[in-house]
Amino acid sequence: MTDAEARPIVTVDAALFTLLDDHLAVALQRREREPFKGAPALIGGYVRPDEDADGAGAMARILAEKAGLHDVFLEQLQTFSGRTRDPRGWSVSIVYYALAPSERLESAGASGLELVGVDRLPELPFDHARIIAAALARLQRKGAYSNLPALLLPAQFTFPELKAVYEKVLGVPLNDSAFRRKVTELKIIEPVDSFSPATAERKRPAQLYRLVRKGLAEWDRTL
Amino acid sequence: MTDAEARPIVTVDAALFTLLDDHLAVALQRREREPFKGAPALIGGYVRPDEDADGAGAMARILAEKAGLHDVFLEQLQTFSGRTRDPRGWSVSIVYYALAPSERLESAGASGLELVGVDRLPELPFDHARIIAAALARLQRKGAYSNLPALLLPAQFTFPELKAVYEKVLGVPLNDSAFRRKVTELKIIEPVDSFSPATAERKRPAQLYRLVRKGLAEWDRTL
DNA sequence: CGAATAGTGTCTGTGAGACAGTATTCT
DNA sequence: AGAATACTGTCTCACAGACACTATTCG
Repeated sequence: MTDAEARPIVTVDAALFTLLDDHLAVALQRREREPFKGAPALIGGYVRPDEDADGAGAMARILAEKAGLHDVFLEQLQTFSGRTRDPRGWSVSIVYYALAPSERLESAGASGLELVGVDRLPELPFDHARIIAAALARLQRKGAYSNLPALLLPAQFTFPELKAVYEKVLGVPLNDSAFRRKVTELKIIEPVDSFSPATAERKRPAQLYRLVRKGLAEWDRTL
Repeated sequence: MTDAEARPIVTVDAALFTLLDDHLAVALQRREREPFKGAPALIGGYVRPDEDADGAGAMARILAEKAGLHDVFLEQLQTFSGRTRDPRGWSVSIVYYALAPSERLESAGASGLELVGVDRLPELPFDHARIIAAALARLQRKGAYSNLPALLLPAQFTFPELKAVYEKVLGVPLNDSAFRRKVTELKIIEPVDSFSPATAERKRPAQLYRLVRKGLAEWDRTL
């Protein structure tokens, strides 16, 4: 056995979520190389020990290189490893989940990102279906007591939009006044000095808000 | 650069917790080899692609080989990776946390396990201090809505013992009757047909219980 | 003006904390 | 008997859900 065979392959993959016309979607990318060349899969790639400081650094580099994305919210999900998950051999994939408003991904459209609704997923290579399922479960669980769902929205949003994205992520309808009460008491958002215009969807203007904290915020109570 | 240098080192490590006379403790083991030979550290070792099916398999093998432990509760915590955490070079450590009643570890005492109270930890090599902190945080968070703390107890235990271990793990005093109510309603435990004898600690006998589910059980409400 | 959505106020029920009080067993 | 711990019952308060109600804007 050569030394190379004694060490597993190490990659990073991203379960990148966004909101595509009111539905939760994952960003997939057609694979440029074998194995599974041409098949849509999670955005991922090899860790480069000479370039990357750590796993999160590798993930950030790959998101930038392969999808033109910078500064998206990124958190480690879990590591998937084993002999059979990759035909190239024993492999380790450190998986991150990422959240971004769809606006951030449109410019990346040229990079060949395909946004696919989470209940319209195609057959996926490797264990990517399992990975997405695990990421969704995490998002759903942690979304109940954090601002994770709000990270799918643009910088400014209305109260009804916030409620809608929580309902999409958690998969349950929420009580309007209770949601308002809790969000207000927890000081998650703050009003900005403007209103959203009325649209076909929205029959009257609504107050615009922004997150008080840019990144992840967690609390004890559930929303 | 050789091929070996292009691939990170891949190891697994265990944050193995137990209850040592009413205090939460971590199992450490003196390192047999460089780096940090002789220093107490987490139980861990290289993944062996030829032997191990996956990361959890590697962790189970190492716990068996190095500490004589079989069938302890094991769950992946998080992966720590990077250029600087190991002097041997860019490394990946898939970290698991494990829970076992101290009885299970006594026989392993011959294997050179040292059980150290979590607030009496020595200086630790690598990023093992950070790892233990992360594992503790996970245990504390997840312990509030799962039977994790109960997995530190022997197969049979009394209600006051169950309450005590939850208090130790969560770090807060719990209301006695509320705890009883919730545990009963959630059907977490069931009585066995015997009583614990009175001891110096326990002035009168108490009903013995066992977990309804052997492994991890989670629920929505908090205890 | 009517329709539709944004936003507020109030009632009620559930469940958690507090704590008094009972039961049991040992010295 | 008295002390200590195991265990139970009850009161109260906070909070979440339900829902009625008001406000605002557009067509």
